[in-house]
Amino acid sequence: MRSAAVLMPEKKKKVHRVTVAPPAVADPKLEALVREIIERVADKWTMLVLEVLEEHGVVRFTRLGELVGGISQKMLTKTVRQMERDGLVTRTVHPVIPPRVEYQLTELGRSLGEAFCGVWIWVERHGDEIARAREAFERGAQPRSK
Amino acid sequence: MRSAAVLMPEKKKKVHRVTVAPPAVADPKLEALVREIIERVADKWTMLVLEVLEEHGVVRFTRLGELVGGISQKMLTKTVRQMERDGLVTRTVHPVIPPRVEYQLTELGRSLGEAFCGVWIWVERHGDEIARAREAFERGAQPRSK
DNA sequence: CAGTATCCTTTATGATACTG
DNA sequence: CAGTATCATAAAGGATACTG
Repeated sequence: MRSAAVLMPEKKKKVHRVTVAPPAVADPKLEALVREIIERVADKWTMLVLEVLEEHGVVRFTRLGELVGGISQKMLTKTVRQMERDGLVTRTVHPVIPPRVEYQLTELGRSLGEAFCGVWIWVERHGDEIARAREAFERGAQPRSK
Repeated sequence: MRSAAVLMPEKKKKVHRVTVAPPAVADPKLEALVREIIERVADKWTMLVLEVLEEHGVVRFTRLGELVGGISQKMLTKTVRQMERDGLVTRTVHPVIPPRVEYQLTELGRSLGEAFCGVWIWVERHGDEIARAREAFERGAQPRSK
C-alpha cells in the first residue's frame, strides 16, 4: 500500500455513522492506518494466526504452523514478525537446546480479534445473501438498464 | 485464496467470545466465507469504493474513480464487478449517448460497511499503540529471552 | 463515458535446502 | 526446533491504447 497516493483528489474523511459510536470526523492518517490494518489482517495468514492464538494461548512456532495449517515456514515467520512488530503478539525465546520459542497474543492482539467479531457476525448473518447474489449474477442479472 | 486448503490439519472452529454476541460453534464453510470476505474487502480498493458510495450515494463510473483516488480504470472495473457480483452494489446502465452507468450500495453493502465499523473504531482507539509498538520493535526490543 | 485488451512491474506466497 | 536464504511462480496492480 505504499504507492497509494497518486491522483488522490483530496480524500475527505467520512464517518461510518453507525449505532456503535460516533467517531466524529477522522483524519487521513487514521484512514491510512485503518486500511493498513485491514490489509494486514487480510494478508491470508494474520487472521488465522490470531485465531489460533486466541484458542490455544501460548503456542510454539512449529505447533503454531500445524494449527494454522497449510502455511509455509517462511510465511509463518513473516506473519508472526509483523504481528510482533505491531504489538499483537509477544515472542518469548527460551535459551535451551533445542530452542523453544513461544508466541502469545497481547491484550492489543486480543482486542483486535474482538474488533473483527463484527465482521464475523456479519458474515454469519449475510453469508447466504452473498451466495444467492452470486448465483443470480452468474445467471446473468447484470445487463439491467433503466 | 483459492489454494488455501493444502495441509490443513482439521481446522476446528473457534468462537471469538466477545461482548457482542455468542455465535456458538461455527462451521468451516463459514470460516472460509469469513476469510473470503475479509480478503475481498482488503483487496486495496473495495473498502475505499464502499466508503465513497456510503458518502455519495449514487455515483457514476468515472466520478467514482475520482472520488476513490489513485485507482486505475482496470482495478475500478474489477472492484465494482466483484462488489456487484457479491450483491454489495447495484449497477444501473442508462442507454444513452454517452453512456451513463451509476453505482449504488445495496442494503447488504451498507450493512457490510457497518460491520467494519468495529475495526475502524478499534484503529481509532489503538492506532497509537501500534505506532508505539513499531517504534519499540524497530529500536530492537525483539531478543527478549527468558 | 465506460469500459476492454495488453503489456509490464511489484508483491505475495510457495518449495526447498541449509544452519545455530 | 526455529528459523534463514534462495529460487520460482502466480496473483495483484498499474500504464497505456483502443472501442461502442
